Order: sequence, then C-alpha cells, then structure tokens
Amino acid sequence: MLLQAPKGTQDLLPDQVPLWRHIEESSRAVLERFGYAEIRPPMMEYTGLFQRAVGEVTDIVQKEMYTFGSDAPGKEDTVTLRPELTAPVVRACLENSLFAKKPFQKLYYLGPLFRHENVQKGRLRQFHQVGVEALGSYDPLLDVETIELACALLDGLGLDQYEVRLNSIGCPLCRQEFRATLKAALAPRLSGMCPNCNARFERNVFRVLDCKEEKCRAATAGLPSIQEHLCGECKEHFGKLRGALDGAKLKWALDPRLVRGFDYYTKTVYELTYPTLGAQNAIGGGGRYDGLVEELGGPKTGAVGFAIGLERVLIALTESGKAAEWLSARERGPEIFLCTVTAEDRVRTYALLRELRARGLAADVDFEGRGHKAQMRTANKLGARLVAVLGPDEFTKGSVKLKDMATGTEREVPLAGLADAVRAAPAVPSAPAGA
RNA sequence: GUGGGUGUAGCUCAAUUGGUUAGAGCACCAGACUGUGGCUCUGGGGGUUGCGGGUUCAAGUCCCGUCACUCACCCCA
Repeated sequence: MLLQAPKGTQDLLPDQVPLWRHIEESSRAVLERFGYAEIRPPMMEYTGLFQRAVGEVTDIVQKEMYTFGSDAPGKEDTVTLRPELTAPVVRACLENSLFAKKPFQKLYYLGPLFRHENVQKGRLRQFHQVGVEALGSYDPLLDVETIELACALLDGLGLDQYEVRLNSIGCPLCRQEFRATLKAALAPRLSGMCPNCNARFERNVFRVLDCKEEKCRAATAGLPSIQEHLCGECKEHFGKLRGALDGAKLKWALDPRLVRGFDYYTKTVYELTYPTLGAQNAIGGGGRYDGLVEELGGPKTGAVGFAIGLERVLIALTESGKAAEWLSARERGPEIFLCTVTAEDRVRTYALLRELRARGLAADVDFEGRGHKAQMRTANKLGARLVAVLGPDEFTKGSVKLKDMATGTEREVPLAGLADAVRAAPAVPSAPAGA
C-alpha cells in the first residue's frame, strides 16, 4: 500500500456517513429536549490544561497525547490534540465568563478526540464522543438527569441492551481515608497478586479492585468497600441519588469496584456497558467532578458530565441489526432522474435539470455517456423516485412521460410543467426494487 | 511496549502431499427484435497471491525478514 490512513484513523465513506448523521441527529434531538446547548471548543488546547485537569499520572497524559508545535524552544506553549472534552469545556466557560452571566450551564459536545494508543475493537486513535457537562449545581438530581440522559441517547437509537453501573468514589477527603485503609489491607497480600496489581498498588490502588485475574479477585474479595467509608456529605448525596434513580424506574446496579480513570472525578461515577462490544465493553461513562472548575482557576462549582463513544455506539447499532434496519427504512436518492436518448439531447436536458434544481428539486442526470438502458439502471440504483426520458420525440412534442419507479406506471406531462408534476407526484418512499 | 491471529479480484472466500493458464459468489460492464430499471439468462473486464529475499526442476502453498490489518493485555469512549 502506497497510501494509507494513519493507524487508528478511518475514512467515513459515503455509504456509512448517513448512519453517522443519524447518530448525530438523533443525539442532538434528545440533548436539546433535555435542555442542553451545544458548545464547540477547538480541536487542540495548550498541553498544560490536560496535565492539570486529567492528572499527571494518568495514562492519557503520560503516553497518549498528541503534542506538538511550540513557538519557541523551552517555552511551555505546546498544544495537544484534545484527548477528552471536559477540560476544554470548563476552560471555555471560564475564559468566556459564561458563569458570570449564568452560573448554571448545561452544555453538550459532539466531535472527534485523539489519543495515541494501540488500536483494538472499539478503540481508535481518532474517535468520536457525544457528551455533556452540567456545571453549577451540587444537586444529586442533576446526577440523575445526566444518567437518564445518557440512557435516553441510547434509547433514542433503539439500543436497549445497555447496563448502568453506578458507584460513589467519595470526595477527596473520604477517598484519601479509604485509600489508606485499602493499602493497609492489601499490603500483606501483594505477593500473591499479579504484577499489574503490584504496579496499581502504587499508581492507583482503587484499580486493584477491578482486576480480572482470578487470584487478585480472590485476594480482594473480603476487602472493605468504599461505600462504608464515605463521609456524611458524600453518603447523603449518594443516598439521594439512588432514591431518585429508583423513582425513575431505571435499571442500574451498584458496583463498588467501579473506578474511573481521570483524577477529577468526585462522588458519583457511572458507566454504561453494552454486550458485544468486546473487551472495551463501556459504551459511555461519566460522573461528578466538583473540584475541577476551581482547580482550573474558576469559582467553586459543582458539576457532572458523561461521554458516550460513538464508534462503540456504531458497533452496537451494527451488531444488533439496528443499523441495517434503519438504513433500509430510510428514504434515499433524487426525486427525479433525467434519461437522455441521443447525445444531442444532453444539452437541452441539462438545461431542464438546472431548472428543476432551481425549483428546489433533487434531480440528477447521467455524466458517463452511458446508453439509455444503463441510464435507467443508474436511476434505479440511485433510488430515484421518478424518471423522465428526454429524447427527440419529447422535445418535439413538448411533453414527457414521467415514470414512477416504485410502481412502474407512467403518465404524460407537459415539458414546461415538469417541476410542478414532480412536486405533485405522490411521495412514496422508493428503494431499489428486488433487493 | 508485549502476545495471538490474518494478509489471494472492488467485497466475502476457494485452490489436494509444493505441480498445467490462481477459481467461485457478490459487485461492475455489455447483450437478450435497435427508446425504459428491478427478476432471469448469456457473455465480458478485473489478480505483481501485502512486500523483499531464500530453498526447489517447480512456491499462493515451505523458510527467513519486513509491512499492514485484527484481537487481546494496560487503559479508556
């Protein structure tokens, strides 16, 4: 291969773009129904933003960022292709003083992110997320809203196999206490655990809890849960959240081992998983991050958010058959395709085409110099609703036969009134027949 | 970074113990009383077997190297 797209990137070809637009449009409709407004931060940010927000010791910051473009050697002005969007959104809010006008903001985003990591199923270097950030409230009901919104986004696409896993990882205070307890309990058992967990013990003890190794699971089986170590405030918040969630009749499961990768999460964390996604079975995830806005130099602000991975949505959509279902049901193709008979007809036909388009109709014509029959085949393949054949006879008589491709019936209309006739023709959805 | 799997036509895949001119389905193109799509039938175009080297009378097949894709570990959406 002489030419190839960079590893972990992909071309979205014309036949798959409609599905992406479907995902995007469906998402926007749901998001706006929930009162969220779109924000579009740039594709790159100064590197320091992510270092501060995501955390120096995370994998993302340590080895997955695309960083480049310093103006001068030694200066701290390199930029990084955004590996996540919570930090950029918060930065944009602060920089543009959005809180001054309105202390409570409900925002959503939809677009590509970049992480330099090894690819596998459901994991790319350039990938897409739809996500929300609700900033300016500590209300547990807001946590509930975001969870329900995440579910509604999947529901809106007909995805119904997801599971919601929920946990609270407490505030920095109770978490620190729990970390100490956990380490103390784990230390004597380390020798019997996998090398990974030994590394996690230093890096991020909580991760030890969701190790898949049998011996590690056994070692952590009887360990204390974070649930028992939450401070009063965190416990109350989580209690209210759970109560409200039960009221919503949403199926969810408490998972005391659930932890999230970014430093900024506090209290509520949750994850939506989907079967058939492979090892990367999370289709979305999020949580509360009450400390981040202040950490980035803003006022003390409560906030919750989540992100859903669009490539993973697409996998779920495809493997559940929903994608094929949607594709076959959708309308497609031009309203009218003009077939010519002789080469001389082509210029006059093109003039007619121009007129139809000017009247707001989706119209098309052959550009490959194909025969008449082949033009009909093209019209059929494109999914054209109507076909008009324009040969010497038609231009002489000043009238043309308009063929309905779904029924095969034809009717005679005056050439001058073609646009009106196309408009008036009953709009039956047309798919290529016999497929 | 590490480990497994796979690279043959646009796509999905065949090809015996190494043995003629590397095949099929789909897709594409063209025809089937010369101005009408789908369905059917007939015909046609299309391959540096990822790339490079080696063994052999002979390599898609065996060996070495390399590249790519893919799945998984780590981590995440």
